[in-house]
Amino acid sequence: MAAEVDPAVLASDRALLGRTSTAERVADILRTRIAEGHLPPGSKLSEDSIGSALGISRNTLREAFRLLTHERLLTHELNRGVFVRVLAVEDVVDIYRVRRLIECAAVRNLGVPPYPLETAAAAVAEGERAAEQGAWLELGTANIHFHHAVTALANSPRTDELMRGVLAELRLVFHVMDNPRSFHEPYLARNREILAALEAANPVKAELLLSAYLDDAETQLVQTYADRIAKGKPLEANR
Amino acid sequence: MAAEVDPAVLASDRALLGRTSTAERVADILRTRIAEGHLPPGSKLSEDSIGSALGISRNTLREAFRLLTHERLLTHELNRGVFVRVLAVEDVVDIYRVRRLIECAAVRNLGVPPYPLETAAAAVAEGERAAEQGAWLELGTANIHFHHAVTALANSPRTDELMRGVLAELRLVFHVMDNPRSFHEPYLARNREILAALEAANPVKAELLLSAYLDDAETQLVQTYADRIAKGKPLEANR
DNA sequence: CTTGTCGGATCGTTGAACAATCCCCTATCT
DNA sequence: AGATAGGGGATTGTTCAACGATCCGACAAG
Repeated sequence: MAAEVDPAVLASDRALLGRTSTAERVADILRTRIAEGHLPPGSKLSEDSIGSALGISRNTLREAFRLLTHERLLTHELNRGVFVRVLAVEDVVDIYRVRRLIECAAVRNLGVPPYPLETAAAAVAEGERAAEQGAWLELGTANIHFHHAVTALANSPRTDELMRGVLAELRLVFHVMDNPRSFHEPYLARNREILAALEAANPVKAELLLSAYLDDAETQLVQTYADRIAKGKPLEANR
Repeated sequence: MAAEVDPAVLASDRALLGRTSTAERVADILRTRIAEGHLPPGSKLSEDSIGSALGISRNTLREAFRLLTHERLLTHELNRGVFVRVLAVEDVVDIYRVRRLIECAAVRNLGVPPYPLETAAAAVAEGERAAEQGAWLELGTANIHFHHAVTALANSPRTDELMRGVLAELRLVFHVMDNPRSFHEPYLARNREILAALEAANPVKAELLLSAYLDDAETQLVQTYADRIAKGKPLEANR
């Protein structure tokens, strides 16, 4: 009679799986703060002040900064320090080019239905709840979740990661903008339509809707962002 | 009469443009060594030995390692050190999934001809020269250059960078394989056909050729790599 | 064979130190 | 007024030493 393994032992092992270094945890913290807008684009992250605030040594902090540089959230300028990225208008254009290429290909390449749409549906519902409460930033987050879920239909860790980065960059753009309502509210209904087309197993229609969405969102954002950058707003903070 | 600028002054400015930190230069060196196969998959990069060999301090080296981790060339294992990545078979599958998605979308989305094909053509020519000399590794490099050029037709820095990473990972896979000739030679003619279709402004045909190429290359590589991993070959080195 | 212990190697982090670079402020010149 | 030069302080980039934590290999015992 073989002895049964106590599940409590495995739960303890689970905790070990999540061990991370201090540098990685600090990178997580900074990533979250940037995403939430607490560290606006253009902010300088001084080793001394961030290191003191977090109670870590400068070397550890530098490792964390190196981890974040690749994610395009920070720019590392030799001898000048590390800054939260300020995206150029050309960055916004490229973000939408990539989204169009990848999100549309993910939809086009869908095979035999039914498609796994639970995550996408949850994101639309999340957006509708946020809109009811007038929480426009949360609506923006939900929109981003929806589009990440669409990309995830491609079932590829590498494109998921690219899109995670691209959408994180897009959040930096939104943090610069006033009036989040106008950038997020109109797109909620369109996400609902895209989802409905996918649920109806009509990827051709979904792709058309998605492509039009991305075109319109890009046009709106690029126009407003270009105005915003011309006014020099994001360059004011900490620099 | 305006005074002419001394070109020697600009040459001096050029040197300033290339200023990089030691950590970044070390990351470059390691990236190149890995790509060239000098540090095979599974190799452990010990801080002590690499740091001594390159004459840099451990902290600087750790920063360089952090820069490379995101590129999927290294894996960083807490308290155990840093290793050159050993790809799993599922990685190879995902690499081809991404290539299919992005390379095919880049070709499909080509607009009005003529397309800028100089780089792609140069890569095919490079491959043909290498094949004439029986330089099969160089042929593999040229094939990679061709496919990167195809992706570059999408004109997006972000997809270029993704593909750069994906193709660098693929090189790790090829370093594990014996008989490079069989993995690169058959595909040279196919690159030539894809190029010809593009030159003939027939992206539909090019996409079909490309898709078939990727399917065949994947099937061959996955089959052989799975055998190879089962034999435990990449795990022998330095570990 | 499995398990336990120990010692050495290595990694992760800290802090101090120093040189190099940058930036800001002030003074001077045109 | 605007441009330039110089100086001082702040900050960054790198090195080094130290220490604690963790891992791994060797060896012993059952």
